[in-house]
Amino acid sequence: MKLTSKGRYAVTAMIDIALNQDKGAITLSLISERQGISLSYLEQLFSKLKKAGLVSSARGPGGGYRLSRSANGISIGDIIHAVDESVDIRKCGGAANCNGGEECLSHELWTSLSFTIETFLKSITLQDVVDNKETNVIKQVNFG
Amino acid sequence: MKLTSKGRYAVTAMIDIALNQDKGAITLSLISERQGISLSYLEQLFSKLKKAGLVSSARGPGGGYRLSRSANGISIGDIIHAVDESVDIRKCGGAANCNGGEECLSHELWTSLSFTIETFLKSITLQDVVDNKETNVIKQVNFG
DNA sequence: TCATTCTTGAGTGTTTTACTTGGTTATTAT
DNA sequence: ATAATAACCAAGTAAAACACTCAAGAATGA
Repeated sequence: MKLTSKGRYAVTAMIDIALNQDKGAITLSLISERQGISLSYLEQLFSKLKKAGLVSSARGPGGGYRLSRSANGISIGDIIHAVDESVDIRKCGGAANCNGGEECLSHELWTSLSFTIETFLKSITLQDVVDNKETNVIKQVNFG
Repeated sequence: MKLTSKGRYAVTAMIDIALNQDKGAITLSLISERQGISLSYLEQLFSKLKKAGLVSSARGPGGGYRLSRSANGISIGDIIHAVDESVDIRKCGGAANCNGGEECLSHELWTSLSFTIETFLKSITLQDVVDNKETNVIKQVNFG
C-alpha cells in the first residue's frame, strides 16, 4: 500500500491546474508557490503525469502545463497510478504466494480492500474534486 | 497512509488464532512457523495486541495467546489500529493545515477516502475472514 | 529444576521518501 | 542575436520508516 505525499502532491497540483486552466498553461513555479510543493519535486511528478498522457506541456515564456483532456475525464486513480503509487495492499501484489508459495490467510481480505480503494479512486474525477462533490459521497458496504 | 506488513502480519496471526482457538492457547512459535512470520517480530506485535485488549496471554508450557473476546467482536480495524497503523491518508492527519496553515486542495478527498477505508475495515470481523465472507463483499459508491 | 513461553528493550541493515543540486534544451519576446 | 523563461533530465542525499535481529529476563507447568 503506497499512498503518500507523492500521490497527494500530484493530485493537489492537478487540481490547481484544473482550477486555473482558463488562464492558459500553468507553470510549475506557480503551482509550487500556491501549493507549497518543491519545484524540483513537481518536475519529477509532472514528468510522470506527462508520460501517462494526463498533461501536455509547452516550453519557454508563456509555456507550462495543461490538462490533456477535460477534468471530467481524469480520475483520481489515473493520477495516483501515473506517479507510481500502488493501492494494492497485498504483499504478493496478487500473485497469491504471500506465505511460502501459498496464499496467506488474509489474502482475500486485502484483495477486497484494494478493490474498494481502487473503485473509490476511479469513481472520483478531477472535476468532482474541483466541485467538492466528494464531500457528499455515500458509502455502503454489504455482505452477501 | 500506513498499511504495510505490520498490519498484514497482525491480521494473519489473529486469523491463525481464530482458526485454532479450539485447541487452547496458541504459541507465537506455532504462528511463526505456520505463517512464515519472524518470532521476534510477532512478539512485538502481540505486545500491542495485548495492550489493546484483543488477546490475553499465559506464560509457561501450555501457555500462549487467546482471543480475549469472540472473533465476531473483533474487527479488522481493531487489529490494524492496535499495531499503530493509521488509515488516515491526509498529511495533516485531519488538522486541515496541509498547505501552510490552510487546507490543501485535496483535503476533503483524502478525508473521504480515509473514511471509506475505515468503514470497510470496521465492517469486517475476524470471524468474517475466517468464514471467507469478505470474498462476497459488495461495494457501492454513490454521489449525492 | 528445567524447559517452555511470554515479556521487554535495544540495536541494525536496508529501503523508501522527499527532497536538493546542477545542469540542458526548447521557446519566446525584445 | 540574446536574454529570459520554463520545461526537461540525472544524480545525489539526509532522514525516516521498515522489518526485522539480538539479548536478557520473568512467570509457569511438568
